[in-house]
Amino acid sequence: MSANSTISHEIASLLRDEILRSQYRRGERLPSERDLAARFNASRGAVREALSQLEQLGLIRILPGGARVQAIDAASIAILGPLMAVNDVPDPLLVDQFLQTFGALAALTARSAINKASNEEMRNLQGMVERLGKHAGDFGAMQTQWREFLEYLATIADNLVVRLIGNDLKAQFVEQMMNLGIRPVMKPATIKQLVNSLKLALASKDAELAATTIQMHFDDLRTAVSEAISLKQASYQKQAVSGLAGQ
Amino acid sequence: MSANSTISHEIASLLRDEILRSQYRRGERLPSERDLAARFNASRGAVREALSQLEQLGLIRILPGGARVQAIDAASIAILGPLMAVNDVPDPLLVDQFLQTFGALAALTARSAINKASNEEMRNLQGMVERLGKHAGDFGAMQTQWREFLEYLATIADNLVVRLIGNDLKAQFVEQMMNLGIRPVMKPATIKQLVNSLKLALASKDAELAATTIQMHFDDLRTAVSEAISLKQASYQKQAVSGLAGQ
DNA sequence: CGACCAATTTGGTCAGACCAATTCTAACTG
DNA sequence: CAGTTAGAATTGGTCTGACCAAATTGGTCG
Repeated sequence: MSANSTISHEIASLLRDEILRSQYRRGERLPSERDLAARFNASRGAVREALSQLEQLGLIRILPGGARVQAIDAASIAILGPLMAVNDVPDPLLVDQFLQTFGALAALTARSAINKASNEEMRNLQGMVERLGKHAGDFGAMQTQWREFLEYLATIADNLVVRLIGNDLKAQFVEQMMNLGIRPVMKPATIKQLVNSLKLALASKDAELAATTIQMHFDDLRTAVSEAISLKQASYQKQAVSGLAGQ
Repeated sequence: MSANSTISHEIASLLRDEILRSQYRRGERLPSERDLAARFNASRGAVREALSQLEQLGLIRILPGGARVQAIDAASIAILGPLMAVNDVPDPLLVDQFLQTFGALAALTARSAINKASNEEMRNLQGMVERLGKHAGDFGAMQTQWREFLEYLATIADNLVVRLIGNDLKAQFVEQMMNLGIRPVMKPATIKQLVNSLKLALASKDAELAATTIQMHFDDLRTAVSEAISLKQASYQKQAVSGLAGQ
């Protein structure tokens, strides 16, 4: 992911993970730049660049006397991705909070979008929902369509704040889930219901209904993802056990 | 704001503002590290650290051949604060989007919090709302109490994702508003209503009502802040005019 | 006009040095 | 023995100058 091939990025990545794995207590002093340079077999400059990045992430505070580790919950959202990836299976609670938050923002976006949408944009939206319904069976296609739909809503709503948050969250989350091979399974009936509800909301230009619908869809998604993670967890444990047995 | 006294931070800050002021077109190449070093009368190392930070903010992409400016809406939320501060008066639209988003997240927080709260926590919440009602007249005290209330809700809800976003948003926004001396004025009647609604929601443990109430309060706040900014805008223009006349 | 090659520029990295401020240590004092 | 304090060692901040590989650029040639 953050393998920008640069040494400084690699150092930053390693230190970041160590901090996220709580290998340093909060407030504790990080090893000195010189020590880190020695450890990573790099120059002090490279280490300083890495620390500079970690500071921007809010993970550490650099001040004369030493760099100190900050509390994780005082950092920037940009650490969420790495935080989910430190373990082999993402923390289900974290993922759940993620989807909950994403859902709330998506709902907000839908509300604004429908309130602001021009007639043409409304027609486009209806077309997209229509297509969404046709791909209800195929998960991959559905996923793509759905994302495009949300994306278009975001374009219409044109809320920079939400968009920036969305950038970070999407970059942190979706990619991570994909990498880990977690695929939520949703019942066709649920999807049908979603599509119908959206159609209705668009037809009557009911922003509130659209918001609630999307909110609900994300709630469904939460349980689906939760189950998918449990599965993954189980398979991973089995794998770990057989791995041990094999030795 | 980000005056960490370090040269590299200052350079980063200056370049950041220049980029936010769109002095570079998207995709355009930034001056080379050596040129920047010459311009800022600094060493290349300092410049590299600065660029490293800007890259973390998502404002630029550094790659062999040159550092290129990215689209603002592809950056991290951490740029919102600076983005509001580049002009003498913050962009009203941006502020509005900010509050809208913040409101949605606060509502989400309230919903979760009330659903999860223990009896003791509920009692504490009720006490806080009670006190909130008593300070309805004094803006400063009210503001503090209100913030504590939201903070406590966040503690109960215990959603790391929202908390991280909140960190960034608060750091970016509240401080900025304060610095610029923008004070929204809310009618006592509105506040009374807010408090009563909250009391009711807490008494009946109605998460949905609490969420809607907070959402509404933020909507009120939006109009109030909007007016406050208009005022500021007017006074600033007058000041600018008299400043010109004085020369 | 387009393809191709060489000179230049650019980022990535390193080594070694100096300063000011902090932190640590140990001697000193009441 | 506790508390203070002066000095030594450490730490971050910055600079200079150097080298490499990849990318950009500019000119040349077909």
